[in-house]
Amino acid sequence: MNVTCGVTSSIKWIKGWRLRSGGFANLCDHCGSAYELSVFCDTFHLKESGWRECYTCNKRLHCGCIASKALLVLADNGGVQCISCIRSLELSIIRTDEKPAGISMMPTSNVGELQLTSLDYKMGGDDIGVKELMLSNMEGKERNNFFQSQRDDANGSLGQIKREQGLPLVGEVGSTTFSTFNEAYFGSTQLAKQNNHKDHVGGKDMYESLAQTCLTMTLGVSPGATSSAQPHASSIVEGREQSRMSLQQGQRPRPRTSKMGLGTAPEASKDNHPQLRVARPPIEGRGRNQLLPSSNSTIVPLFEKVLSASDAGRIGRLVLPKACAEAYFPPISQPEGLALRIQDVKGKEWQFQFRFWPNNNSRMYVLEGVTPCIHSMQLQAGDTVTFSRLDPEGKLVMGFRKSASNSASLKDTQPAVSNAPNENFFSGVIENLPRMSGQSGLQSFKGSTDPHLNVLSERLYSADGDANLCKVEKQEGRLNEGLSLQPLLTPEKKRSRNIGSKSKRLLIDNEDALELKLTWEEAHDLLRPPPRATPSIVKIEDYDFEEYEEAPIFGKRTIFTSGSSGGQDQWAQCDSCSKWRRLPVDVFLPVNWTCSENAWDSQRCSCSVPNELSPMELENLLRLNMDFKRRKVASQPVHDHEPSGLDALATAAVLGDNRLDVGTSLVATTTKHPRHRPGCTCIVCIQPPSGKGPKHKPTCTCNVCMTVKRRFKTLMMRKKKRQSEKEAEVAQSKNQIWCPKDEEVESASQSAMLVVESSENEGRQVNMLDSSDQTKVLAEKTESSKAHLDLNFHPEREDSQAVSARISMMGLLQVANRPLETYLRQNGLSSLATEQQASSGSHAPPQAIVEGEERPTDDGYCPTVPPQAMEQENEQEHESEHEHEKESGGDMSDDGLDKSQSQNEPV
DNA sequence: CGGTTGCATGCGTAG
DNA sequence: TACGCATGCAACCGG
Repeated sequence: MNVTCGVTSSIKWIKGWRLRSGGFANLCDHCGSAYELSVFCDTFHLKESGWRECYTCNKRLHCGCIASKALLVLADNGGVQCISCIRSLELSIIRTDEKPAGISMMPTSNVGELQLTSLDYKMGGDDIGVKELMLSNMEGKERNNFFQSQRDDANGSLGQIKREQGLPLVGEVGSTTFSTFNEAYFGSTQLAKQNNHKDHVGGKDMYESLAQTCLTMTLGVSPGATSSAQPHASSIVEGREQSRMSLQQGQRPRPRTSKMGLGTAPEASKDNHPQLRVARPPIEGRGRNQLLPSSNSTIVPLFEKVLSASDAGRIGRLVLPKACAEAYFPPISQPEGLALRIQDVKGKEWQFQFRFWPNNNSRMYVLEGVTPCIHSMQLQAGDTVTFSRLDPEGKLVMGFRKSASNSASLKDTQPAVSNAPNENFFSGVIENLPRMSGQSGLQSFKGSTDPHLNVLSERLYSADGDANLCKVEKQEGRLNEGLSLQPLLTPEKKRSRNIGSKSKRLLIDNEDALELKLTWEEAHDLLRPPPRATPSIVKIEDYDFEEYEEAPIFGKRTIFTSGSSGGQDQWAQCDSCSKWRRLPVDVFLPVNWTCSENAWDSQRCSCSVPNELSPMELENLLRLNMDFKRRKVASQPVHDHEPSGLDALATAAVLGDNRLDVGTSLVATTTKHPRHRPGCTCIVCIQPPSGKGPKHKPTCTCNVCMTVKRRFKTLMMRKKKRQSEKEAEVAQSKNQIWCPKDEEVESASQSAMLVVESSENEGRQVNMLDSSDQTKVLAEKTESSKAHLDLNFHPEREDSQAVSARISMMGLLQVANRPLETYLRQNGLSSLATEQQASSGSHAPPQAIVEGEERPTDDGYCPTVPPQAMEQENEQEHESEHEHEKESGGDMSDDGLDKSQSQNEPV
């Protein structure tokens, strides 16, 4: 019994959902980042198995400059430019604006669009510099408008849709958020419609309170300005004053509010000086919006708190960072506070009392009644609880993260495969988002004050901690392209001082990151097409693609297996009795599922019925599944630079929902429209926005479809040509001693085998190639890249892009076929090869092919990029290419899932 | 008497 | 020096 990817449909199941409501919901198969393609990006990147191409990690796109992937920005014209190019362009635009107006007011949305989208979703930490520059040109209301715009933008396609429609910007988000807030409900917005009012009194209060707060605090902003927007906005302003800090709680933003006089009632202060008690979004709390895969919602990481002994104690009081409490929780004027409903990662809603104690002249905010929740999560002192908000619902979500030690012990005690993968999902998602958004990470270990993490950190960095600074400085050198990063760097240095301090803030080290990555993978596995959603089948050439109009939803994680007979099964674990039940492969299960709902096996529709599998078989199943996933994950490079969750969050927060990076990357971004301008004729722009244009039918002859078809046709022709060449070669080789003449096939084979082997030998595969091999591989990949189907390419850069070797459907198909193909060829020639080997030691390619059959091929395409490699600064372009190629391996790694699909299914 | 609640104290950090 | 936060501790409450 082999564990499979579960894709059995003859129609490729596309893990991409086209949202009529606006854009796409998707997870990047490359890096796992959740990303959203706004309505403007109503295009799809056809790859072997569907449309997906993460703008975040698509390293292949580059403008020719020496730029790491983190510095790439989708350009207006549909191509990609490096950040320096974009920046210079933006700055010139900004500076030529003699009379700056709020961005939202700008007559041409281009500018705003340019600034917002690029800055918000593509740039790294250095864009804070750009932002500041922009801010410096704006005053008061304009800034607010800017922030409003920004927030609007951050809200995803919604804002963009409205902007595009020419509706007033200011207040839109507020009204939108307001209207949806009360309908808050965890999960899909559909579900949000249920019990909304009665179940979310707290949320309602919160929102209203927030709204009030914002009304009083915002300067010149329309009353409709959303509460959620304002804190962020203000935080950005303050972010200028407050150097960027770690996003951990405790890295206090030092609001420096006006000191409240003794005897001054907080309420009075608030009333008289709203800003005194106004939500001050701690810069650390604001993470970029993240798309919640289950719906069109986005997860907005707010803040997190490392549990102190007191917090985790029996008292049941969780001390909240003041700034966070004031920023993200409803303002409270009475010490009694109010009840807050917060949903945990399991979906259970908890009600806490959010209140404060007068403390000196300040307040001390606490959440009371957290003991049950803490216990439910099995949290201890040192663990971290995270608070996030689901937008647009506005629902508060509480996640958690175990400390390294706790998680380690947890791992030891938990089954390899949990039947409740969603248990950690949100925590995983929330924590992963920032991490994944960052590829390089000068923050990975820096600032970690967690004893456990520091140990590792100290191992990896010089004992004196200079490594951090050096790294930062290096970053500075690379990024300081006309913009001072000092504001960013200083905090880094400061943060390093936190190490060893009393702070218990945690950062995620690589180990955690890997673990979280697994969690993310699990999360990915949970995605299912909406049960009642009928996909429209888009047939392009001979390939069928499912197009969904609704966001994916969470389904119960199941395990797919393929028996020796070829039949496939799906196994699901009962949430009640934990028994595993066999189900048809095409069955979709809700997150919570029990035996009683097993309508497919009348004999096992009760928890009382024993497991169908013997303990041994079950163990084997779980083990295989775990192995399967591990291999899949392992095949993805884990960049040691990836900012740890907290740091990344911090960065994201500091940079205003948008940037993370510091030149580093960043991360998990909710990709926005790549700033195409009116008149742009790129494939992105010519396609009507989601939900607005006619649906593409197989017979559709619109430009987009025609372009797609044309390109696809070209690809298919190339594929056929190659196939015929291969066939010819195989035929020839059967008649002759194998001595490949076709360099391409040769290299392809090597490449495939290399990849396969690399997955088997994680971490050392790259080194296994000698330079010539690498050259071949590169050449091969480049070759296949020429056939890629890229719907977002820059027409003028087609050539360069082709060279940039983007993964193509063709390439994927080819590569996917290679292991088996090579295997067969090898087998067919084994005797010959043996003979030849005996005499000349020949080409017999290294083993490993067999592995290709059993293991998901995706493993094979992800040569792990050594951390060192990722740290290369000032890499030359050709080096970049190498990186890109390596990345391409990574890119393909996930597609391996699809490749395995293609091996399992007739497509 | 044990648990809860509210406040006070002291330490660490940032300005 | 101001501030935030962890925690101590006394007052209060209820069984």
